[in-house]
Amino acid sequence: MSSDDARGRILNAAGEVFAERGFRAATVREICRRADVNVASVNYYFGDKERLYVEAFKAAHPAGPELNLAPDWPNDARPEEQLRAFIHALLTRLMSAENPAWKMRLLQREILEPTPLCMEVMRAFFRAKFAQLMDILDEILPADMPAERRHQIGFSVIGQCVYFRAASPVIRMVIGEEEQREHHTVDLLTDHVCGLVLAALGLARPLGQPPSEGRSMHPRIVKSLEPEGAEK
Amino acid sequence: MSSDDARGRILNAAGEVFAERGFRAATVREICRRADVNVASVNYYFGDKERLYVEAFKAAHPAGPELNLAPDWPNDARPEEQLRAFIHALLTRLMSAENPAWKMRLLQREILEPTPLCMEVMRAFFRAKFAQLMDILDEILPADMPAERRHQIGFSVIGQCVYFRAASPVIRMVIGEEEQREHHTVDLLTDHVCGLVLAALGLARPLGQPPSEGRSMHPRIVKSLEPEGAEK
DNA sequence: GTGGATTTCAAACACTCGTTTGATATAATT
DNA sequence: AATTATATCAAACGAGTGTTTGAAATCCAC
Repeated sequence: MSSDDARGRILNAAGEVFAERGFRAATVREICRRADVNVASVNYYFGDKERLYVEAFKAAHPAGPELNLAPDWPNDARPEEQLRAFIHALLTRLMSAENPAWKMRLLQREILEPTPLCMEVMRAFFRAKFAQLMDILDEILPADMPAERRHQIGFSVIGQCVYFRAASPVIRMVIGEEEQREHHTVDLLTDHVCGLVLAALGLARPLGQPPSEGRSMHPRIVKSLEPEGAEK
Repeated sequence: MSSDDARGRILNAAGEVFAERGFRAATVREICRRADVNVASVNYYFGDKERLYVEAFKAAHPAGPELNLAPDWPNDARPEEQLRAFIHALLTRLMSAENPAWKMRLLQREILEPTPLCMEVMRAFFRAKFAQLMDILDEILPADMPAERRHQIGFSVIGQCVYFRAASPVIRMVIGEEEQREHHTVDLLTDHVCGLVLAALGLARPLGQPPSEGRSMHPRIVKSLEPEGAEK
């Protein structure tokens, strides 16, 4: 059918415009202009603007099998390497690589103010992603750690990655364009987030300690690890 | 002047509506309805919608002296406690305490898609906040750590806090309302973020290790700390 | 009170929005 | 080829937008 072509073009243009401007500020007319179709086509194919939004979102973020972040590393890899691969894959997707940038922006908008219509899609999408991360963390964290603590650690991993992307303009304002361009690449941020988390879990050397030092813990910790109550 | 009353009411209502709906989706009419003034008042006091937005933003987030996050703890406190106080204050503000919730939401919108008009205000606001955090971290981190690494750690602290707030709806979808209400309070999240960061810096015990254990580092670290190359 | 500046208001303006319409073009089926 | 279903189009509709207007209402010094 030749219609599928127009329908697909609308879906794609809608994703772009919705991501750029948000649902309300996006106009059907601009979407149709970018898709190179008549204004009435949106209502012909999707009924109204709302249903177009839902379809565009579902098309951009299918909750199906293709959401695997990084299924290409072997399952028998060490958990630390799996975690690193997960973070790297997440940052890669966030920083807009092969996937068009607008898909992540669309997701960001739904995170900030969820549309009731997309809640099921979002839930499926995130639960799957989060479960992937928790599978990795479960192999690292002690078995007796309560679930809510584990979840918090998982969100801390995701939160750092998302922030470096979502708050990118603000970060640039603080540290300058040059430092951001030079030191906030996917690879360097992977090193940073992964190193911080693994160090927090005791699986890597604490941050800021050169490998040459014999001791692997901060000197001050001997004080803070005293039985208790020894303030000074 | 009796006008200051109306002007102030408009400024306040504008902040609320802009935060809820975003600049474009917010309507002057709704702002005036909430402020209980005539529609023309916006143009009378501020000229147009754009200038109203800038003024409302500046009024909500003054870059002046009052942005101190937590100036109430003594400067001679241990850096770890200062860091904890900073995180606690940030989370408190984020989670909408005394400050109306819409102020943080307005800030979130500017983070996600900065308005050119507010860039100077934003820059001043965030640079001051970030400098505060860096002052604390500088006392903890080794002096020879390069600036960009220090900045990354700072953003990791802020990023986690912001994510727990900004992604709150999504987090709720993943772990359920009950766990979020119970375990994502300001105090518990402060414990978590602070504990994770301090552990990563070697200033606290690694996560998931009960204080009863004699050793303070994960057993596996003895392997990963071997000179090098010993994969297995 | 009187006059002049300031503030409020209902009404209207020009414009854009999402959506509808009815005619026309294209494709598929018989 | 004739007929039916499908797809496209320009034009218009009504509702909602930001903004303007000009006349009332209110204030305040004199």
